[in-house]
Amino acid sequence: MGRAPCCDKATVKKGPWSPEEDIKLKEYIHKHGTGGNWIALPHKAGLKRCGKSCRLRWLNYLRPNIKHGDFSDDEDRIICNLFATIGSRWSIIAAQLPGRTDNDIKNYWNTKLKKKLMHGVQPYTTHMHNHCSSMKQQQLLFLTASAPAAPPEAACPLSLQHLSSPHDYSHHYISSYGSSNSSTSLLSAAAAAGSHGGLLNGEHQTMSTSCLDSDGGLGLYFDELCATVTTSSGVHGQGLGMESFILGGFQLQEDHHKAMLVAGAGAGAANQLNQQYSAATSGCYDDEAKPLVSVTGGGDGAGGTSSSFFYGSSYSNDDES
DNA sequence: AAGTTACACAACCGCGGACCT
DNA sequence: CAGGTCCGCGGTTGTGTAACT
Repeated sequence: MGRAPCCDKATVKKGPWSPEEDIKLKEYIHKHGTGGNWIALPHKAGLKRCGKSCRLRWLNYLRPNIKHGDFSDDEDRIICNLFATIGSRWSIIAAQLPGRTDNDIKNYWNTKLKKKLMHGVQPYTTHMHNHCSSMKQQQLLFLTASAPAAPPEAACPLSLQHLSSPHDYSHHYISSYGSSNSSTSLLSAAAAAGSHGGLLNGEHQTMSTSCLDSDGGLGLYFDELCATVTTSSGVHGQGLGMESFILGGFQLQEDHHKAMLVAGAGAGAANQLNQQYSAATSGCYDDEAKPLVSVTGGGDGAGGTSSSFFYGSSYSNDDES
């Protein structure tokens, strides 16, 4: 049994909107509103358009207070952070950027931002493939958390190397990468996440193996698709001898679209990071409006003078036999 | 100047979920 | 509870234009 078409495609006009059509639609909505029924609207407004097309035109172009044009650095940053946090949930990201539409942001991401961020992270791809060669790389996010005194070029919080649909993860991999001395605090943080079961109180506490590769990268593997972790905890880093904290929780939702990264912050930068990133993740809530993530970020544990990296990446091993 | 390519943006399509009957 | 309808979302395609050869 097929789905009934939303409109008669034979009589409906497609393609770019003319100024006359825009005026008709605008005037109708100003006078009558949408009436809660987009399907009936074009007929009432005298438009030979599909209701969905009208809705799209209104929401993305004609609606008041729509912002067009270049995105600011702040907007870039928010998009980067939210993409790292929730993936391609454009409507949620758009909700954090007044005047921007999901379509706008999606286009901006696909055409500009992604390319922009892809530059400069090539080495890490190699790094990842070296010790995870058997896994199919599904999504690789590079997140750069800038410490307060970090130089401007470190301020962009996210670089992205390889993105594809975040579906069908069967492994989630969280690793940390540090520049200069910050790496140790992040490694410690990640180690703490792996070694403290108390951090996770979800249905499945499935953090399994933590591993160190040859050049000191550390990864934590999640062998379960549906880990649900909603708490935020402070965990004192152990095992690597650093004063580090895990701030925030993460969630791998049932639909496993999300792999949230738990960030480690050096003791000296924890508060700043909390402030910096809480805004970036504020749009991420579960069905009961509980925050899914409170903090992501990484900082320089030794004084906040250098930038540091961490990245969360998700892999699928569905090509493994 | 004409043809080709690359890019940016607008619009379309199909699916999932909410809601209604 | 099942089926139908509509809305909203995200992925994809189409179109116009600038840049390049």
